[in-house]
Amino acid sequence: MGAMSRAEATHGVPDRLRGRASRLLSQLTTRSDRLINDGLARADARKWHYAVLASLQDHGPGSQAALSRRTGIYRSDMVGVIDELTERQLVERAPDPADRRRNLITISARGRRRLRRLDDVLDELHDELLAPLDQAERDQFVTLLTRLLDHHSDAPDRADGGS
Amino acid sequence: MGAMSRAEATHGVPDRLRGRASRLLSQLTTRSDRLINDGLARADARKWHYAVLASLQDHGPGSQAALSRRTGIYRSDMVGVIDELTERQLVERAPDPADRRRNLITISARGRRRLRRLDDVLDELHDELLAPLDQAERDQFVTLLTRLLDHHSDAPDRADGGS
DNA sequence: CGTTCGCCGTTAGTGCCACTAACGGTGTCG
DNA sequence: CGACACCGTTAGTGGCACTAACGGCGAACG
Repeated sequence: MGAMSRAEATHGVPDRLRGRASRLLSQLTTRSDRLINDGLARADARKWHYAVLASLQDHGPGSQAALSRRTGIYRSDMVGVIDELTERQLVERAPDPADRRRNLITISARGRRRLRRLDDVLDELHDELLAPLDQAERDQFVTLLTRLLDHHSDAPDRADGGS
Repeated sequence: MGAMSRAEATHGVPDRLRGRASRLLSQLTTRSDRLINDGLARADARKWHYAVLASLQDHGPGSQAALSRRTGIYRSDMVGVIDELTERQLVERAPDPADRRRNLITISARGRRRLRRLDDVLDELHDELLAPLDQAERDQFVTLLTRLLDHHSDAPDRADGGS
């Protein structure tokens, strides 16, 4: 009981569905992605641009494969992202003299300015995303997400499930 | 404080990225979706099957458009879902005598059995998904997700931002 | 020294999903 | 009757995660 909450927004979505964390995650992420993508598009950027620029700023230059690992963007997709960033002169792509397999990606001054701008944009967007939560709840939310994500990151181990 | 948690899994992902709720959501949802999809695939089902069956069970028969609204599945995609469910004889699709525009979708006995099975499967999968959280935290998590989703559901109104 | 193995960047393509556009068939309202 | 809205359907778009395969290069080993 008491779980009635506001019975208004309920078009007739069964509780079975409404309470499933996986469904809540999917739907919320769809909306979150749209919010963020639209917001970044208005600034002529995409999520991946931010991820790469942030990684370069915080951890220095790196090969495309390294960036791929740092950001979670797939190797195959990284090519295009670097292309776009290069077009906009936010990064530079140069062959690594020390290892001629690699392209060394470096953030430019312009890229740093852009990153600062995108950080502001994202702050605003997240404020909108998390609007209904107070600060303590936002922290709580991020903590829970982080714990879940850590748990499901790679290494499925052979944790349990003897067999 | 204390938010340090295990500093291990950090390959070198910048804090800027790690702490962004939108990113945590995206990544966690990717993993969650994979978990759920794989699990359901093993039972010859998909998320959409469950959504439709649950909606039919809890709210009775309905037109495809109604199901679309109840489940959040797009009208265009609903066709194929009903096709698949019909193939498996989990639902029946019949023209609505009262309104010849409509197809009335009804769940079959077999569909009800299937739904019960899928509920079990999903229970297990969610247990895996939420493994690192205790019951109170799971509830908290679901509550936060629900509040956020409600806030971002449809009707952006003209809340603020005049123009 | 040469062979094997692995990583690197790149291209092409797959599948899922949310979403748009357009169509003909059908009901409703004025 | 005519305008309009809804219904189911088809086709197609774009983003994203992911796979497969390739040639270029480096490192390790015998």
